[in-house]
Amino acid sequence: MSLRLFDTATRKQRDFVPLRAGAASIYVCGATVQGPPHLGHVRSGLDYDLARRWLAYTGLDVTLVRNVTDIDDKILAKAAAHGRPGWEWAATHERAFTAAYDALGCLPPSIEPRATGHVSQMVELMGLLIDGGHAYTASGGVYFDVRSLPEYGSLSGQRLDDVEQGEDGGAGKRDPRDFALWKAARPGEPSWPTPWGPGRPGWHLECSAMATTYLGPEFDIHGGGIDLIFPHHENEQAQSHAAGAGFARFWLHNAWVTTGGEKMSKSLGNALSLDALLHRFRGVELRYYLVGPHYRSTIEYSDTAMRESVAAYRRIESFVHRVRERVGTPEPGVLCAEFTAAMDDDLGTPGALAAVHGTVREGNVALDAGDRSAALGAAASVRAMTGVLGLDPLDPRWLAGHGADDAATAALTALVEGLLAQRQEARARRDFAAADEVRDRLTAAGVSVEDAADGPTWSLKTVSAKDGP
RNA sequence: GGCGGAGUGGCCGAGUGGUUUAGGCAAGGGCCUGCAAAGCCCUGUACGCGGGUUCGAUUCCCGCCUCCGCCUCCA
Repeated sequence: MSLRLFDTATRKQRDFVPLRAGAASIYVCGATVQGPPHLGHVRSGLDYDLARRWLAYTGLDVTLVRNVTDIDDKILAKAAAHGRPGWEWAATHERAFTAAYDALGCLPPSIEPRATGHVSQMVELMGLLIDGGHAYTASGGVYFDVRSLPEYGSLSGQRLDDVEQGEDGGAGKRDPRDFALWKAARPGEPSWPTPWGPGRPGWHLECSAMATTYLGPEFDIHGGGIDLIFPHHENEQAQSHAAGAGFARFWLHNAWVTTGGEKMSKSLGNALSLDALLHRFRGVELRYYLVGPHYRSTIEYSDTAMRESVAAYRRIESFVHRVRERVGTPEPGVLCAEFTAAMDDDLGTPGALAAVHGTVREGNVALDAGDRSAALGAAASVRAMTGVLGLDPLDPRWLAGHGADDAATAALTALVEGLLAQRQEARARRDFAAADEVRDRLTAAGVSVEDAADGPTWSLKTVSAKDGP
């Protein structure tokens, strides 16, 4: 039993065998930092974070490269429209993306190379392509000659003759579908010198140069959103293969988050700003929502579904917290076989989550039966499984509101527990009206109380619980 | 025009040629509780339409309808 991944290039699942024993290398197309991140952007980061975590769990030393495209027509245009320098615009939004990935619990990549920092490698790659007869200069730019590479189109399944048209610009292109490796310098825009004239990099060239710089000419996995298959990934592969690099052995593509049946995009004005969502839901709840469906399934965002995810996650979370309070803190234990099998099947997070819920149920049964060791074992397993998914309720990053230890929190905790003690006294003398009044007030204040056999426990209803549509 | 994805029970969302259920949420009934909450148990007889193959198809084949994505920047 081992990991199988769906490879876009071959359109089927294949056994994942790493290029180098004991290690795995992943390159993911990160964002063009032209604006603030939305839920769809973060889904992409999250899906490869999941792949990375699972590969690491199976014992591989994973190198994850996620680039930042910080030089691009749109960045320059938007910066200019706001009267700001392009580099400042890019840096500002790069920070926003970093914060967004972090808020959803994505581990930092091994490295986040910026396009502007890798121009020398791009120039070197262009030199190879020109020398090899795969690229040529025209109108101050450098273009890739798609006709020079018979395999062009193989990744996306396109036949060159059926491709509608290529990108604009570049008088003197040999074929309209030839794409720019390098764009001629324009007044007022940043440029770098090259043997073929000053200018700036084309989008596709950047990724080829950065991927091979950090992962070598051949590496295990290249990922990105499905929209990147053509032309971006097709072009990346073409450049790299033409330059003699083996490049990616697996191509993974994540599906969209849509709203109103349409892909999110700024031009449609339907993008779900991550910042706004984080005011309504905890990061871990958003993460659960995104982990629920398979990474190759489109997610049609709805508040209803989002709230269902919140409820589902709380079921897991409350089980783990109950065990911690009544039995003791569980340390991450073993994964159940169903979970492992699901993850090995092309990162089948829906099945993995089903395994988690099954274990939660078993643990709840054990807890009800007073079987402390079975409950602890189930919680340990749940921690291990949710840990792989980045959803461990006891991970310090998700623990806020569940026993943080600063002085203010300690004082509030003492306050709540004092009120609960009063309520217990009232219950002891069977003054249920007084007891219920205390509970009602706590409930109104956002504190939910549960009576267990060995005494009451309480927890905070955090922001999303009280948030309406 | 070319390439690709999708239509599953009230909702989200997996999956498979057939005795038996994905999982969650919501709903109804029950247990537990002083009452709740949480938890546990039970219930609901779903697979876009029309053909075909088959002993048997939601699951394979053909056709059709609808929706979506890519072919220009895009996670």
